[in-house]
Amino acid sequence: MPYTIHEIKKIEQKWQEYWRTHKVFEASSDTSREKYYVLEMYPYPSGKLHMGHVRNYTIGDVIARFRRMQGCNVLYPMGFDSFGLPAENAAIKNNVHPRAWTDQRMNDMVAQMKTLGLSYDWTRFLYSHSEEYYRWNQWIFIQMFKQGLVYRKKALVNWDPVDQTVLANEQVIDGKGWRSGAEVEKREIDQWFIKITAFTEDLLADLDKLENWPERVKTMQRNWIGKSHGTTINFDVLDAGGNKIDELQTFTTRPDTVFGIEYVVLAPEHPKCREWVKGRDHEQDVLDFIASMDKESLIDRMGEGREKNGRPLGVFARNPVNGKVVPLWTADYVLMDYGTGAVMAVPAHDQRDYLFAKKYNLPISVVIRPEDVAELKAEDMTAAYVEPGIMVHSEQFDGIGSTEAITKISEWMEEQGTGERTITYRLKDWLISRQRYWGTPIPIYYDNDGNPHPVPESELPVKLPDDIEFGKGNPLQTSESFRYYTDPDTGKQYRRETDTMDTFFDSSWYYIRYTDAQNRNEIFSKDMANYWLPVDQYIGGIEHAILHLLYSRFFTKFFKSIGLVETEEPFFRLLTQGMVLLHGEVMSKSKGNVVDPDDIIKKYGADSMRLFILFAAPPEDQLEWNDQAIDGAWKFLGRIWSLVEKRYQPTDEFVDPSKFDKDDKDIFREINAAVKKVGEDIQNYKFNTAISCLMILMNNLDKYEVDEAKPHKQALFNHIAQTVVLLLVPFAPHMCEELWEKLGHSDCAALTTWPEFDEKALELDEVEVIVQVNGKLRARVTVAADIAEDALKEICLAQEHVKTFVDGKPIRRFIYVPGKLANIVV
RNA sequence: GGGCAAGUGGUGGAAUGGCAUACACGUUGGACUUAAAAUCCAAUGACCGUAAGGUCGUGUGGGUUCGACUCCCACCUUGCCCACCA
Repeated sequence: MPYTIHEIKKIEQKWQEYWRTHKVFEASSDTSREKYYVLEMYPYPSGKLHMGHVRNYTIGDVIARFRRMQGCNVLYPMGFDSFGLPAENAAIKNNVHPRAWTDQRMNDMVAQMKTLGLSYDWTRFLYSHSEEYYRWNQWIFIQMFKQGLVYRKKALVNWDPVDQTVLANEQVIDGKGWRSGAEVEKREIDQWFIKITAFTEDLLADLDKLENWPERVKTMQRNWIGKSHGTTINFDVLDAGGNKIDELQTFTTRPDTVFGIEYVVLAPEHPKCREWVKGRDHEQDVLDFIASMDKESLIDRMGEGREKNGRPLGVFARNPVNGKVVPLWTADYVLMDYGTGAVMAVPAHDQRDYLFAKKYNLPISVVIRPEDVAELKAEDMTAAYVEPGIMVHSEQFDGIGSTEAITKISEWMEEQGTGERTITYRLKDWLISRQRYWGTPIPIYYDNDGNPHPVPESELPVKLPDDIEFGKGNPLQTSESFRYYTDPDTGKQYRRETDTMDTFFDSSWYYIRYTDAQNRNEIFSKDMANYWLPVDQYIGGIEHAILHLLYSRFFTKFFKSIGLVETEEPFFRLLTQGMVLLHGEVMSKSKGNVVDPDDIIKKYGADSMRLFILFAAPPEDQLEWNDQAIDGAWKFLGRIWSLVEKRYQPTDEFVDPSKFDKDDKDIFREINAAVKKVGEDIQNYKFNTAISCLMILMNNLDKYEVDEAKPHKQALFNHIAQTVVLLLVPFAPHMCEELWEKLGHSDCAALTTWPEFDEKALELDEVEVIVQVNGKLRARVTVAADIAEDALKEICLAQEHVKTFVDGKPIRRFIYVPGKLANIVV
């Protein structure tokens, strides 16, 4: 049978069918076995698999197949993150139901996945929009509600005044609604928040325990949490006549600069702005300024280097450390949701304050000088001096270092009662309300006083209704059947919450549902969750490094806190795979540079595509797609195919090392070394070198000659061919099943035990030693592996070529790295 | 601005203190063929040399070391993430 694409297609279908009917990849619930849980981030049903998916899943499949052959009980499931905006947009555009649109795409993608030969346990298939899944979203929400971890708060949304609907950020294009083209407005509405900040310290501290996560992902999470140590300072607020009217707190990480405060500035959204200007001269001016801020999106307003704008409030603050009275301002560069929403401004030592002071002609006073400058003058400065230095004009703190002053001043302020050391985080609570249809309905109803109550758990799921209209405000509000909740006991009707949940909620716990995906009575059984968790190997794109992984970690910690799971962290080991590029650019539909996996499978089959993807680059690196290079993978598989077809002969002989000649020994050592290396490389994600090792072995096996007079050689050949086939199973599973069968086996290669290697067979009698003179290669000698250093030295010095370079000069040193290298220093 | 990652032949990459460029793609030459494809064999960093062989060579400059792609310092370039976070 020749190695043609026609044959390959038949073989791939044959074994996919075999695996399915023999339930080869179904995970066992036998908790006494050693488990291994491999998971890829479940995809959004976008319609078609792209090469990034193929790469992601191929990597996972190699790991799953490897662990299975090592004897582990492997859980390797797949599902879909199937709620979300695109389905709803498509519904509006094409007048189809989001469910129909989504189901169609899911089915198409599952069919594609099956052609890749991925070893998923399809009995655990799940998707977010099934009632059996999202009912547990609602259940979790209610548990959080009971624990006081959800609350309502006003928050700004993008409002399209023509379509009468809330827009997601990505639906706002140049400040206009994506469909109506109308100018988008900001509106404040009540929305649901989850108190992820209740777990901030755990989320931060436990990053240190994640030894098998990439450092950069942990760094990104740390930065996102953004812990900073500083001081909260209390100011009295005075009117123009010097009468105290209120108090204000600011947060700073630079208490060493407090003697340089020249003004205090509030975020425009700060409620005190409106309060304090009421009835004063500047009132209208300030209110207009605040209103202009609302129009601008936060993204437009923020950004380093942007010109800063502000207005004086006409009231003043008294600096508690020196009694100095400074003006209060509001400015666009201050953020309401960080610190206290108010900042003490020190133009001399903060670049933002410096630029602002220059623009509005505010004074600048220096309180820290560089160590090598006797006096730093404000008028000489062209930028703020932000480095550490020596304290000046700071009363009793003059002369000490500014770093030391941070501690000294904050201690002193605490004693005086004028300030307090505080810790501030960048991490904010998670806004989960979406004024959307295609998501999990928030299981809440409101009593006549407007107080929220959770829907009783027995009433779950709160199902998505079908009698909805799109493009007329929040879709769930258009549903007659949904809008009102009827109390099952009293028959009274109440208004339902019509917002749905952020889809990040769905993806924050799906990996636990897989452990017991068909459970209809509870979210999952604790036994199953505790057996399978944590996920041993999680694989996905770096784009999820922050939000998805942080939310998942939060859910796991929440589940632990209510006794549902024992693990503190969901993902033991994380691999972030690199992107697939074509001509140095990310493949995308808009650029028209997409390589369709279906086309590659048609031409080469799944095995060649998988092998190329794994061989072309290490998994974490970017991968440059190359239509030509895939020929190499095809050729390699073809050579193994014909090697087995042409040269495998059943024999009654055994592999007998006592009969080995040098060729036998060499190839036997090589196969043992390959078993060792391929196993190690797979565990270290070095699939490319694992494959190259198999290619080298294959090249040598091709040259290895059997001899009818020495029948043990055929036995050795058979042994090596079998081992190569097994080592290749994770990479090219279909062809290996076929070859395994050709090699006379009736069992399934995918469930065969991974080969073991013989440590003794790796030992060498003779080694080649590199001989250097002054670090430069001059000769190589073959010597006994256990040669003594003195004996080796003599051999080295006797080499003609070495003699020329030593040239009678005295030998200063002789360095011998056993079995590898000798260096003669003259 | 901050953080992280990377920089090696014509190309993807290998080597993480010890033979730089494994393996593969491509290219060139050869075998097979009426021919082509497929397949197989050989060559393939640059320069000098008929050859043996030599010199140079892993972004740039310095350092440590018997020995540096690898470690240290400074810089350049590219990519990614965060970014007016007080």
